[in-house]
Amino acid sequence: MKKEMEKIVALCKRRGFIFQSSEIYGGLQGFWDYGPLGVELKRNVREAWWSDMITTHNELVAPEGAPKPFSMTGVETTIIMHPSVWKCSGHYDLFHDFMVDSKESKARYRVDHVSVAVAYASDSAPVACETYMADIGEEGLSKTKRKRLEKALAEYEKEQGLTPSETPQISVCNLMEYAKMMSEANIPATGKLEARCPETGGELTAPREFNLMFKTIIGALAGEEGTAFLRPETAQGMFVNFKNVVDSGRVKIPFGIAQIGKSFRNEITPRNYIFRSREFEQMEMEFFCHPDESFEWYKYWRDRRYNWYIKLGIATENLILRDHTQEELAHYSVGTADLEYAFPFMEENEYGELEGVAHRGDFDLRSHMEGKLVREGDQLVVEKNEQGQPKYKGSGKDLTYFDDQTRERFIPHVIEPAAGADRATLAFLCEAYYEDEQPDEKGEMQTRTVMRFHPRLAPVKVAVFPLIKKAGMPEVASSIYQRLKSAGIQAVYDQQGAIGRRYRRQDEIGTPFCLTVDGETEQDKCVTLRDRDTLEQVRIPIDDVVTEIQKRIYG
RNA sequence: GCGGGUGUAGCUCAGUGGUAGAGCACCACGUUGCCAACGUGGUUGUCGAGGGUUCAAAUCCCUUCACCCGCUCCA
Repeated sequence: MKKEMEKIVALCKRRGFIFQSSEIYGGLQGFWDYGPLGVELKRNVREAWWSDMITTHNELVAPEGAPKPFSMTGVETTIIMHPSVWKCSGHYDLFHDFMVDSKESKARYRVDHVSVAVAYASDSAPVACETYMADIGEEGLSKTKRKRLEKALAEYEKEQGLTPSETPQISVCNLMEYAKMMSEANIPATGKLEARCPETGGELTAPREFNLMFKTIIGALAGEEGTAFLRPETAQGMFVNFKNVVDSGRVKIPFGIAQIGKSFRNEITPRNYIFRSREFEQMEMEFFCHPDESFEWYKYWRDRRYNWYIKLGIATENLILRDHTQEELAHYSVGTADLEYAFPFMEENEYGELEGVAHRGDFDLRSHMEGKLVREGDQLVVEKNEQGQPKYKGSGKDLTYFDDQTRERFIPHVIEPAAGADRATLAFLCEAYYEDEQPDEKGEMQTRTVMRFHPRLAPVKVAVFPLIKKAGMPEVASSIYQRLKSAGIQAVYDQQGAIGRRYRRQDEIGTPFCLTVDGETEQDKCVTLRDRDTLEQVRIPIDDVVTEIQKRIYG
């Protein structure tokens, strides 16, 4: 890991931001706890998001840049939902990955990433196969591999006394389809028909399943019927409650439903500190609008979400808004942009995803009406099973929306800004970390570690110190501390050690303001307010302390 | 899951079979009194966990867990 990231991780542990889960038992991979300061920081991140989305939103006027006024509302839905939700959403099928390992090189491949070219003889029996990486495309089948196939064909046809076909019959499928095809045709995949490692030609393991959704069981008796999943995203909670919210909430399209909550994914390799963990928190919002206006809203939310991070202190050079290419787009999406941050653990010019803003069309509501959808050309149609029935049946409920002004009935389109609360918290931690040089009392330059959190996000807003531990200063300081606490401001009191040391302690946890009671306080009823970033000191009356701090935090 | 590295005090680390250490941190007292490490004294460890070899293990062996790097995967 990069040096700077190591320092951030060490500071987070030392000062009580983030701990490994179950650490006394050796820890648990992919799970993290927030400590006394971390919990405050993350609460502030959530609060900034919820406040922006819901609390301070005024549905009577269009915010700057918005096409028109709109309503915003929240929900909190369960982590375990009806299994059909995940079947119709596509997660059930999509989150089962089959993988093979190369026994020699130890490389692992997703079965659908490996292409298999199968040569068929003129009696249409499969004779030999060669593998190559699917992403290389047609050229992946090198001249050597093609020659080998042709040679195997010629030998077979000669042995069987067949007339060789003019052009050798070679068809391509992926490793999964190949394994399935061979087992259905009851042909042992051995010898020349054995699919081998596309890169080394070594032996491969059989396809093995990796399930990315956490399974659990409902009810005390274990059984297939009771199998349920921990949600891999919070979004489905909003979709399945769309009708409830419309019917009860007096909201009219366009409007959004927001939710903050835990999600779970059984990541194969959780890594990069809390960036990819198995239990994580999402801040998601589903915005329902008329199809004709959807692209305008998509652009609006993309820009608005970008600005949210900037306003909370992320530097513009560390945050990028990247539109997905056509190939990257998920099956449901007609447009997606990622908000990505230059995390210190990434390479130069590489970014890690903080949030995806996706135009999901009518995919979600339609899936929950009709059943799991699949792309067919440029259409989404209900996926069918062998009997021609829907593979996974939808709810059958009418999730269309009736606009009583225009007398139009339609399935709303959805714009989804989906942010990771832990990732945002990590980005704010990384962005805040800073080392500068400040003179000590002898005038020598010393390295100062300072977390330059936006005051709204800082876990502690203000620290109160008596300059010295006597002459009545602790009493005055503790009464100021009490005032701040009573006003609901996150504050700490510290009388331990030299004043400079106390300032540095607060710098390291990112406290934006320090108040110091000194010898003159008794006469002038004022204290010194010291700013974390500029180190400027101003004297303010004790009676103004609460309002001054509030003004500096919330502007 | 695979390969390589790492794991000793709150932190950074020393300690290659023989009484667990240093610096910083932390606590107390004193001193100073608006930008950290001045004096005196003090606290701190199942040496990641479990098992084995040995008279004796932080040290050698086995198993296991976690972290880091690479592959793989991914929001």
